[in-house]
Order: sequence, then structure tokens, then C-alpha cells
Amino acid sequence: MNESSRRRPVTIKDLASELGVHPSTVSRVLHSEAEVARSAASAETARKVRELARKLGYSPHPQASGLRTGRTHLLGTIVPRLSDLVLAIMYEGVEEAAAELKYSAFVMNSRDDMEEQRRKTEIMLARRVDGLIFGDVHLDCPLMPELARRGVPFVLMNRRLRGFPSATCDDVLGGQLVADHLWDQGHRNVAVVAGEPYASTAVDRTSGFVDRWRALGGDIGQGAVVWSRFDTTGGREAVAAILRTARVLPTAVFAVNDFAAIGAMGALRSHGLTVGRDIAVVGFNDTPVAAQLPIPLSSVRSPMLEIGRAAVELLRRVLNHEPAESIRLKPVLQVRESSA
Amino acid sequence: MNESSRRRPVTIKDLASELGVHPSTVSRVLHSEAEVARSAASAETARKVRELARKLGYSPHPQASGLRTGRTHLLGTIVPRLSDLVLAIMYEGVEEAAAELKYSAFVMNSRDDMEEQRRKTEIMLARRVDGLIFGDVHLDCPLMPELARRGVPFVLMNRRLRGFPSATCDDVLGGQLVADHLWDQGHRNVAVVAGEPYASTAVDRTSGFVDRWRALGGDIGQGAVVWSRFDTTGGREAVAAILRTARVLPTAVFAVNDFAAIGAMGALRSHGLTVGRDIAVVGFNDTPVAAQLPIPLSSVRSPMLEIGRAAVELLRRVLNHEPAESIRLKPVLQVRESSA
DNA sequence: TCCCCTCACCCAATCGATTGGGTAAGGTGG
DNA sequence: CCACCTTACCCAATCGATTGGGTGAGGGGA
Repeated sequence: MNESSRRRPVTIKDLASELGVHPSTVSRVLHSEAEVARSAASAETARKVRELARKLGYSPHPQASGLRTGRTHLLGTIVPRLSDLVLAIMYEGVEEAAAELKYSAFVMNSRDDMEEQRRKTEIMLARRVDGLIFGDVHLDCPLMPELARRGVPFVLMNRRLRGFPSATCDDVLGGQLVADHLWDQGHRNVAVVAGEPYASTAVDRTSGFVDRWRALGGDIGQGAVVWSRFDTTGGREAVAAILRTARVLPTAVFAVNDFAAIGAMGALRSHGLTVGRDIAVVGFNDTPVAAQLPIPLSSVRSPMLEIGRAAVELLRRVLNHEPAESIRLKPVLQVRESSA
Repeated sequence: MNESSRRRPVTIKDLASELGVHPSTVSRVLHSEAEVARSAASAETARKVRELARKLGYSPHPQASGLRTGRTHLLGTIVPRLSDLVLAIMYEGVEEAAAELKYSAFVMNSRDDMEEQRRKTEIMLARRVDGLIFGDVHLDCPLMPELARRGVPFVLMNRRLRGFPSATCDDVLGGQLVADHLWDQGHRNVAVVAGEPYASTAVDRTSGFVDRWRALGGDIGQGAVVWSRFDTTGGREAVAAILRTARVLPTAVFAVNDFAAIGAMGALRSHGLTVGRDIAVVGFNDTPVAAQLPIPLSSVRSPMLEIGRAAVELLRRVLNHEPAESIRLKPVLQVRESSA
């Protein structure tokens, strides 16, 4: 049985007294940069320290070192909800990348509520996180300028906001790809399930689509763009509204989110339309479920994991006072039966 | 502008010197039980301390108090993957309930890999979490007995394992509900997409179904129970295998997970079958998407949020050395078009 | 031979909060 | 008047790691 199975964790002092050296020597050997470490102990001593540390299963006490150094190696992330698959995958990227930098990541849900966002932020700051990643900014978000004033290091993910570093998908391009695709397929009468108007994702995807559509010579009427929630229910309701008010039925629907697209497909079927034959549907994010649906869903693939990783990289730069330019990752359209 | 916007956080010492009292007095006023607090300072002093703390935005330094007390108020959770909606929702419950107890929760993904589970556990223990919640135990999980020997406080969630406290859905009952339902609908030839054989959820749901089916006088052949992954791809492959090998085509399929059920529906449609007319499908968990699918999916509703909350309550008891009986929450069957 | 330098360490303060053990002042009972 | 108790505090050690500043021994150069 390994010594690490004893109850009280091994401390630096244990190692030091065992070897007859001073705790500071042990600390420098185990934790300092190569140069400091070398000037702190002979090669032989250093070897013995490291060997004993391994044997006894020493692991540094983060509360103790955090107290002394003022850095916790903790990184807070706030998302609207983890049960949104898109954010869950981005967070997996955050966690991976954070671990590689020897940071531990934390998540909290804000339910896309700005009061909750503020509350959760304060909880994380009370935990003394070294930096924050926000996946839930609104286009008018008073908290961000305030945090910047207070000198809190943070970056944005998923959604962007002018003036702050963010890691996002190039959502405008994503919307353009869909416009090109549907235009090429011969559609001339389309509708957009546009998502929440306070989210840059929704706004950019919609405007990318609409602007390109008009540039191609297409026409998009008043009732053809419907703001909605991002989930299945939101998609269903939005399509119901479109079907109710449209003068002419659209032949294609672009939903800015896969789950909204699934809800849209449900509403269309209830209306007696067969998706892929009577009407085309395109989603966004290309979540794993899109390809596996009974009628496989065309979708814009966004690099969700990479966005999470990029957010961590951005935050690393902010923490090191390096320049941090926003990162916009390229999406790719996956055409499937729902629009082919 | 509030004083809390200054860079260096306010400490107990700041409050003490401002008021001309000793830091220990401030500490007792702000943090101790009522009795200790009252014997530490006069009502008047206590009032002044609390007022100044609020005015300056004092918030205790968790690293410092954690160092002294040995408790971090940190709670680690390990799940197979957060991008599994079921676990994401359970974790939302964990986070909520933890916050109510003034704990902060942490999650990590193990990808259902036992080596990874061990690695992530060690990372969390190195962070000095007060306790752990595992959402990813396998039926043969060597880590759990080992942690119990080491005296690490932990509980299980979602999946159970004999001998350890767990918060789960009553999966056996869930399987029974589906058997009763399909039998009542007149089905006599059924197949099961059974999930991963190392997960108690899969095993219990399957055995609950199969045992009840046989008790009703039904028959389930060899090839009718197919183990699979829990995701859409897993469901698709499992149904493909069933369709390939079955002597007689089943008239109903029970998938122990909604996403596997969605994959199953896809495979059935590819095979030219219309779900709800030619063949019934029932899923498990009643995730929000089930009701919104183009063909709404019957599913066993499991109280995922409550399971997460229950896990925290269990862990609270373990940490307080109170007896902790496993909790099994009751599921309810939601019948929809896919099996009606 | 003397001075200086390097090597390989040690010493002690420090981070912020907690907590067991005082202690001076004032009041009470005998 | 004195012993004793309560009230309202203060003092100092402690948790574990880090870090600026020593220091003694040994070696090399002038």
C-alpha cells in the first residue's frame, strides 16, 4: 500500500524534516523555475527531494500556495445553461484547455438572466478565481464595462460584444453559407427562426443570412424573420407563428440553432408538411443529434470545442497582459436530407 | 462608487483596524455561531462590524479560511460527459443544491473511462474538495472501495453500486412501466436497445423491462436485447443489428435512453418503417427534446434535477457523519405518438 | 595569505482567517 | 471589603507554501 493513503496529506514540512533540509529548499526544488531551483539545492539533494515527494504522494496545498501567491489557478465560466448542448460542449473545451495550463475550471448557470449573471460573477470573484469566461453576454450587458473598470480579467465565449475579447464562431459567415445554399437549391421564399435578439449569435446568423439573401437579389418580408427561444419549444412556436401569418408559405426555413430546428420540423410535420420534400430546413451548430434525426438535418457546423479552447487561450493572454485579439472560427455547412 | 471596487480585497484586518478592535473579534462576529459571536463582542460593536463589512464589501478569503479550517467548501462532481444532456441536468441540480449549502461545485468529464475517472478524482482531491459525487460509476469500479478505505467522503448519482450511497432514478420500475405499457398496447414481439452493460441505469432498466415482460407471459429472444452506446449513433447501430438478425420484426422497441431512441427512430425510418404506425418506440429520461420531435417520443420521465439535488443532500449527510441511505426517485411514463 | 565569489543551504516574515487561552474592568453576593 | 463572576475584548499560534535576504564553507585568483 502506498504511503499516500494515510489520512493527513503530506506537506512540504514533512518532506523537509524527513530529509533534514529546510522547507524553503523543498519548495524551491519542487516548484520554482529551473534556474531558481538549481541555485537552491545540489543536483543530489534535488533528486532526493523529488523522489521522496513522489514516494509519499506529496501534492501541494492549493489553498496555502494560493493564499501566499494571490493566484488560485481557478478559472470561472458562466453559461446560460449547461443543459444547452452547445454550451456544454464549449465548456468541455474550456475544461480541457484549462487543465493543460494547470488551471481548474468552474461553471455556473445564469439562465441567461443578467441579475443571475451578476450574482454568479460575485460568487466566483469571492472564490478568488484568477479570471472569468462568459458564455452568456447580452448585446447590452452593463456588467462587462463594470468588470473592466474593476480590473477583473475576463473574456467572452460563444457570443461577442464590441470592445471585449471573445472567442466565437464566425456567425455572419454561417448565415451567408445558408443563404447561398438555399438560393442555389432554387428557393426564393424563405423564413428565419432567428433566436434571441439579445444574443450576438442569433443576430449575426440572421443578419448574415438576410444580407446575403438580399445581395443575391432575394426578398425577405416582414413576418419572415421571427425571434424565438433557442430550444425546441422556441422553434416550434416560431414556425407556428410563421405558418399563421405568412401570405405565401415559405419553401425553406433557416433556424439559427439545431434544437430550434428540431422544434420547427415538428411544427411543420404537424402542419402536414414533409421536411426535405415539401419544405427545406437548415439548423446551426451541427450538434451530434442533427445527423441522426429520422430526417437528417442540414446544419452549419461550428467548432464548439475549439471555441471553448480558444476562450481559455484568450484568457491566458489577458492574464499575462499579452494583447488578446478576438478569435472568430470558421463554420462549414453540412448539407443533409432536410434541405437536399 | 462603492468601496468594493478598490483593487485589493478588504480583509478582516482592514475592518479591525478601522474600528479599533482586534481581528479575532471581527472574525467571531462575522463568522461564528450566535453564542460565540455574542460572547465575543457587545451588541453595539457587532453592529458596527457588520455595517462596516457591508459598506466596504468585505468577503472572506476562502483560501485563507480553508487553510486554517481544513474545509474548502468545494464539492467535486465527475460525470461521463457534460454534453450528455441527462448528466448536464443532474449537474444543474447539484450546483443549485450546493449553492444553497454555501458550497461551490466543480465538474469534470471522465468520458466513462475508469483511468480518466481516477485521474480526475486525484485532481479534485489535490484541490482539497470536501467531498465527491460520481455520476459515472461502473458496476465493477475498483476506485470506490479504495476511496472508502482512504476515508474520502463521496456519494453516487445517476448510477448505483452496491454498498455505496447513491441518488438514482428507480430504473427497475421505469423498465416495468414500459413493459406494462407496450403489453397493454398489444405488442407481443419487442426489442430492447439496452445501453452500456457496465451502467446500472442500463442494466436496471433492461432487467426491469425483461423481468416484467416475462411475468406478463411474454417472450424475449436472444437477439432482442442489444447492448449499445447511450447516444444517437449507438441507438442507430443497435436497431440496425436487430433488424439484421431478428427472425420476426419486432413491433416495438424500448431504448433505455432518449438519444438512443432518436437514433433508433432514424434507423427504423431508413428501413422504411414509420414510427408510431408500423412500430412503437419508447425512450427513457423524457428529455425536453422528446416531446418536440417531429414524431413525439414516448419516454419514461426521470427526475433528473431532483437526482442531482438528492446527491448533494446525501453528501451533506456523509460529511456530517449522519446515516446516508440511498435515494431512489420514482419515474413516470409519458405516452406520446411514437407508441400510441 | 587574503579577499572575493559561488554554492548550497537556512531563516523568518508573510498571505488572511481561525481559535484556545488569556485579562482588565465592572458588578454582585456574602 | 473581598472573592468571584461575567462581559468584552485582546494575544498569539496556527494552517502550508513562498520568497527576499542572509550565511558558512570551500575554492580560486592576485
